Amino acid sequence: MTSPAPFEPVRPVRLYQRIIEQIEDALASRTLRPGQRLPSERQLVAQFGASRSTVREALRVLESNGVIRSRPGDPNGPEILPFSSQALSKQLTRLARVDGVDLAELISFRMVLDGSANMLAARLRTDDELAAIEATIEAMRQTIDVGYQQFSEADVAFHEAIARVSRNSLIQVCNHVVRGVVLSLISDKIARSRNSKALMRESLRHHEEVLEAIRAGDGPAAARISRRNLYDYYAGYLPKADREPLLALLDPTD
Amino acid sequence: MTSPAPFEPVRPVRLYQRIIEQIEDALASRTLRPGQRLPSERQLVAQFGASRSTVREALRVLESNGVIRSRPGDPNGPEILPFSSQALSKQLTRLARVDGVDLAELISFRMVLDGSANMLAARLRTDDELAAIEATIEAMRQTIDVGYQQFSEADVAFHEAIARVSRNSLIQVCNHVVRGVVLSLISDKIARSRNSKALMRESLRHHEEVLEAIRAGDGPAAARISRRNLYDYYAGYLPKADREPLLALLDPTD
DNA sequence: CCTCAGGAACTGGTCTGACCAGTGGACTTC
DNA sequence: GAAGTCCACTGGTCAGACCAGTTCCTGAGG
Repeated sequence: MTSPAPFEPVRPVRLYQRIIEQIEDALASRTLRPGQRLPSERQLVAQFGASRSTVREALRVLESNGVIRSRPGDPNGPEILPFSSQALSKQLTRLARVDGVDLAELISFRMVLDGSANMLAARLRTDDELAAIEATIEAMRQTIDVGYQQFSEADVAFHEAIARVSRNSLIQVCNHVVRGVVLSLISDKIARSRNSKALMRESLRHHEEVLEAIRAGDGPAAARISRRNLYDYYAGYLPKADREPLLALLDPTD
Repeated sequence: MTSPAPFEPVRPVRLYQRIIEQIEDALASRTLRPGQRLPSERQLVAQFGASRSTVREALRVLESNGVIRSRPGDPNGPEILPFSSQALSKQLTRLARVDGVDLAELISFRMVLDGSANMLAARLRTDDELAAIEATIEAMRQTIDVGYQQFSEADVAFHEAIARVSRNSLIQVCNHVVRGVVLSLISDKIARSRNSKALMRESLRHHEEVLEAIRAGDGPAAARISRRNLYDYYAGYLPKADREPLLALLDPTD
């Protein structure tokens, strides 16, 4: 039962890795906080006792991870950034684009996240929050004659309002990220067809159904309806064989 | 309603960014594939017309993102890696550890993910897969007298089996990552108390309940039970005020 | 007093060239 | 054919230089 050879390969510790670790540790222990500045590269060279190349390699990694941002000419040094979903988004996008997580999984994931967000929203909402959500629906209704771009923006605002009410920023971030990835994957197919008013009207109706469930405080209904809507909206982009796992997220009492 | 200024700040394009883009594009277009090798750094210098420092900074970023791996002395050059969830996991961990997503949100997220995974598993499982899940439960039963460490390993195996059956690697990855983060956050409080056999037995009973629902193919029940179990398991670590949003994921018909 | 041009004194981005400790393969030697 | 040596090459690190750009101080001119 115990693992036969729990040995890990001993990889050589590289200097720039050590520098990254030290900076990340300082962040985790709140010694460094977002908004603060790191010393300039040349100062870091002195502090770490490494060459500038090495320090720079560490900084580039941190920058690509969204931890800091360097700007040329800024005498204050690299800025420590607050978390943004950008880095997370980048990884998820890469996962989808380069490594072939298929569209069905992404949509399935969205159905899970969005459904849960709506259930939480239905059960946790205050009257003020309900009003805020209704306002975004009204915005959708008004932009339906303006154009797809504007309609889509109002759509995003709706989902963001829901996510806020659901009191869970993780669901919010993941849902937002996955939504972006899905859209980028089907953007070529979506471009022309989505401009039709009929489809926008259908989308609006879907959103109104969810709103109704949220207004009624009926969590399971909100989850069920939103999942069904997502399925209706996206299933057309999937080959039939890929739809089965999605169907498992729909229907019966849940 | 239209966005007032949809302009993005023009950031200077850095050379190493261009190199990263070129390599990532080659990956996305399948010109480069996992398992293949990149030219050596000095060859890349010639191909890109940039200095070695610049090329190296690009390679370090790619390496930190889990795209490639460089080994000193390897005459074949950097290796292009298949996707691993490591990079994604890193970002989620950072989100949680450094940027103060609180424990309640993490647990809530786990309830959502685990519940959904169990629902999918209940509905999609084959008989073989059911047998595999039953085997991990049997392993838990046998390790309960051995020690917490072994029991915990069997526990992980159970959840991994479920995730596999759910046919969704995204849920799998996220759930696994979040589980790790949660455990690391409460590890100080968990250390002593969890060693008790009574608690392990309770955990085993919880898992058996979920298994029963999966065996019966009852998706909603599997989701409901697993969420309830997670709540029972973790709520004790939360202040009472933080439990309310979690309760919204439980109870009635859902 | 305020304004504004000029100029240090920095910043990060890039380049060159060098050295080192390893690796792997070819080449010699037995 | 096997064993040992050697060399070309790898990535990791270093030192030093230059450039374009920012910030800020300073001093001249209003």
